Amino acid sequence: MPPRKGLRPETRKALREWYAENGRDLPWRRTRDSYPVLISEIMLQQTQVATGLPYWLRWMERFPTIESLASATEDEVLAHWQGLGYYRRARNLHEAAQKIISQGWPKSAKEWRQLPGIGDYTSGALASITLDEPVPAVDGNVERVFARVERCRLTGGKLSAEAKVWALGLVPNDQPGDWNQAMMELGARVCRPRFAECDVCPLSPDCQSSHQADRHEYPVRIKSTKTQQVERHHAVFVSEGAIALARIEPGAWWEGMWEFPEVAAPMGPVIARERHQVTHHRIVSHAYVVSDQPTGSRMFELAQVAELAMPAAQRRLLNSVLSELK
DNA sequence: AACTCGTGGTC
DNA sequence: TGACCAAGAGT
Repeated sequence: MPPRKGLRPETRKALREWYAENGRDLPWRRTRDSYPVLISEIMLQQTQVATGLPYWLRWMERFPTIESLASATEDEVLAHWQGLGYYRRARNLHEAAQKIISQGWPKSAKEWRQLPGIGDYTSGALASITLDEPVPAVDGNVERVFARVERCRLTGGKLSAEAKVWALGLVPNDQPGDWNQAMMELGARVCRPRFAECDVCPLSPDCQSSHQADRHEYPVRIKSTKTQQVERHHAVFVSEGAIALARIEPGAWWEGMWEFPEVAAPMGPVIARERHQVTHHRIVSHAYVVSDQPTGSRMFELAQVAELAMPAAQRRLLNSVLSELK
């Protein structure tokens, strides 16, 4: 492994100036208040910011403080997370909130790291932003910037480990949170996955891939698994303005949430159909009207259904079913 | 270390 | 359409 050249002081200064001009308009990132930063860090992981923002706004209305989150039930938490995906994150966040209530707010990255759902990235982001601790926050953006700047061809955990060493050597004592956010914003806006705009990049003078034709080949991609097709069938039973739903069993996708009762095989004409994707599975869900209440299901008034946690595809299926039955 | 989790957008 | 991607963590 060749030694890292790192970034010269004038280049680091250029990045901070770039961020001061271009990166400060994220409304949820301007506070040192731990709670909103915690929510945004957890909620927006693996989610497009534009998608996540409305969720964040609604969340902060429903759970404005760490106390309100800690005292909510898990069903309430899931109901307000629904549609975002990665529901385990919501459960971990809920558990973390309860630990924070009993133990107090973490006082270092190491303490943040102990909480469920808080890994290397999130602990670094939270400690640098809310505590001014000079620790790096290495997400996919920073890994990509690192891979291009240093022309590193590692993948997976090895790339991640190298990027963390690199980032640790760069993070300043002065405003480390802004530095980390600058690195991430640079990756999101300039050193983008499919195109690196080297012309406007403040790191360009010290980047080994700058303006090179192969710069988009970093980081090296791992070939993905082929997607499988999955067919699912669901019973629609409506009676006296109520509809039958079943709680999803432990171990299944979306465990603990609610969906139309699943049946093994088609049951007559399809009245609604939705498709969606989970990892490398493409799922097509079909809905059929049945005349008896499926075993294991519960009846809900439509007003109640609005407050249940349902997978996004089941929520869409419900809307199609309701418009079909009108 | 590879695999898994959810979803919506992009090209 | 379909593969790829996005402020990762847990197993």
